[in-house]
Amino acid sequence: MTTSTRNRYEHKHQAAIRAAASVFAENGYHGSSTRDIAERLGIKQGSLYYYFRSKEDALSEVCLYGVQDYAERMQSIAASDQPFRAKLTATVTSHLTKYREKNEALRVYNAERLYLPASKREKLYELGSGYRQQLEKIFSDAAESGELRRSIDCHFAAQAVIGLCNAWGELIVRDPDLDLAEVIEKCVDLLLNGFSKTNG
Amino acid sequence: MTTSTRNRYEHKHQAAIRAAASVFAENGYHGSSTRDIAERLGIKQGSLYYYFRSKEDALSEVCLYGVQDYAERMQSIAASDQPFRAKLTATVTSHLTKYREKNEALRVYNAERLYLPASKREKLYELGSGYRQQLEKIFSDAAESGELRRSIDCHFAAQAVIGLCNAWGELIVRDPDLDLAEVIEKCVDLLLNGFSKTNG
DNA sequence: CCTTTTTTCTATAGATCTATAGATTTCGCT
DNA sequence: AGCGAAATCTATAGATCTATAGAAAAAAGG
Repeated sequence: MTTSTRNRYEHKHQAAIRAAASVFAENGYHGSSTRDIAERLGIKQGSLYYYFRSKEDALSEVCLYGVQDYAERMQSIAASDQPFRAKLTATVTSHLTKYREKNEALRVYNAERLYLPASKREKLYELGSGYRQQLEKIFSDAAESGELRRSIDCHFAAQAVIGLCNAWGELIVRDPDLDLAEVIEKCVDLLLNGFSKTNG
Repeated sequence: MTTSTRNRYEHKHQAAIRAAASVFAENGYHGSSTRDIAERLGIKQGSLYYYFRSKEDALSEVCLYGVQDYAERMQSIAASDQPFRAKLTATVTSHLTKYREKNEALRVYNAERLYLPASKREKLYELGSGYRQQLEKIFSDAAESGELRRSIDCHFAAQAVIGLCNAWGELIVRDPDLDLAEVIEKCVDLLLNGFSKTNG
């Protein structure tokens, strides 16, 4: 197998993953057929199996693709030398921007990964868990350096950030008129100061 | 048709809705078969159609059942004469307690309602929208009475509360060891004060 | 241009799913 | 007990879906 052959294969393989992501995001994993995916890719149903061993494998690859650069992005934010507020803003911005860019794979990861058997979820769990731990570390570092109160529950905080971003991400996808920058600012403000009067 | 006959029918109809909710919550709408639902109810697949006109109608009824008392509960919280903080706490408590009680129908409403055709979603939209508006009013009243800053975006706030509760609700379902009261307290604290140092 | 490899297509086996029709059982009531 | 109504069952039509096998087309490479 020549290099150009492998490149060509990988290129279309990626296109197949994106097609699957798009279809899964629209109809859910169980609501999508391999025919739907193949059609979006412009090939016939049977030919799809040249790129995926099974429909389940397609889901697995979509989820992996969705969570991967997401986790990498968090890695670089966590490693960066910025004050807490900037890191938090970067996290929210990264998360919501991905949704605005219609990162369908990330949505699929969030909504459909539980339909995978445990064995195919291991790697996903690792990545997602890594993401959360990086976020927790951002919080614990900030608590230690005095930027946040010490009593903070970093696990709760990280899950809350992720949950809030996912929720607003979905709203952003459904309403293209929403002003992304505004939502980001409000999310960060909520996470820092809450709604109460004594702040901001 | 006698009264007891109708009662009996309605009773089992409700049981059918709960069975469907349970199955849909576990496998998703498209991942569930009418056979699965019937089995959980202890009848044969074909007999299920004595209680539902179609699988889609079953989903519709599950969603309605899920969001209904939820919306009613919010109605009574919004109408009550309590300070803002108490109303917020009641809202979060109501929401998360429903999840802890394994209100599968509410989870199905959240996750699967978009698979219904628009016509069957109207009533659901009305109820969900009513819920949100009540919540928005709680915020705008509090802003007016000075309990919150005036600049607050009530729509953002309401969506954030709902999103946060849904996210933590799912985590609560998946981890039965989580301390409900603790999560409620932390959610309310986040919504009021954020994570920043200057508060609490 | 001809051979080999890669890619796609067609056709289909085998499973499963929804919804319906008609038979059968169970129940309510007198 | 026995009649009418309600509830459930069996069986099946008709559609669809996944995955595979083998033929055909397209591309690569000398």
